[in-house]
Amino acid sequence: MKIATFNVNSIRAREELVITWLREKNPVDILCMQEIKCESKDFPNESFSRLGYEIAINSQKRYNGVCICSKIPFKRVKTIFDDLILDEQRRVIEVEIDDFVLLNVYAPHGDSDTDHPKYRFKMDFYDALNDYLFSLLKSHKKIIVVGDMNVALEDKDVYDAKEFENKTGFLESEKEKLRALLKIGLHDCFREKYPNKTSFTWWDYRTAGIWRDEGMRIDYILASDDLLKRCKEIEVDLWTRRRRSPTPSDHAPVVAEVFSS
DNA sequence: ATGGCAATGTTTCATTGA
Repeated sequence: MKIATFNVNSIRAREELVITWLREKNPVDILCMQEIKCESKDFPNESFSRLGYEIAINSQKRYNGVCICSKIPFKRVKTIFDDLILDEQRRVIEVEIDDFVLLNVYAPHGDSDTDHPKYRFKMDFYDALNDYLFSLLKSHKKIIVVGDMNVALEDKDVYDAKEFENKTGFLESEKEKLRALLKIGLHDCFREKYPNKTSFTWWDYRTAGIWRDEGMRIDYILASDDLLKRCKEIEVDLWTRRRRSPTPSDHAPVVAEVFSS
């Protein structure tokens, strides 16, 4: 069973590319997308259902929005978390599939200025997510959390650690928040599998960083102990990102091969 | 210290992204 996380930066702008990717390159079983940037009524349902996917969406107009498309039926879908911070914007969706719980997350972008409300919101969002996952792990042992976490953890997760000093997504306080998730029982599957590998998931449009591989690793597949053991392979798929037309997202999908129950 | 590109809708500019 293949699980993918992909910040598509608008599903309407990326529909053709994503569908072509699924049809011709990587027919993943579960596709978790972030920044779909449209209300559910504007989501291209047909294109995905035609390929055999069930669709679960938590989204809003213009910004944010997450969605899970799965060939394996949902046993449960959750879009409301009864948490002021987690529910403030449409950034989280949870489903139950097979024998595990899957969360798809679009963490806030934040700001390098620690006085900026966006910096505070990112910190608060991570704290709320941590609290939520901590309690979830008490009742459910098998959890996968995927998404655009908007934080690179180590120097090898950015193309130039010096350049990223004090930059959004590479602040020590941000790394601490993501590391906190790894302390409550989740694992960074890519890093556990490949302790020394550098593999980016995002490249700046503005500098055309993709062509020099100047990027960051900010998209993750996190798994609890049981699921980490079932993770057979994990990699960044550059197929969508290295074409010029149609315009690709600034992110590339991360794809994990996980053994089913 | 800043821009650069891309998408959205409040649309021919402001906002967001990382």
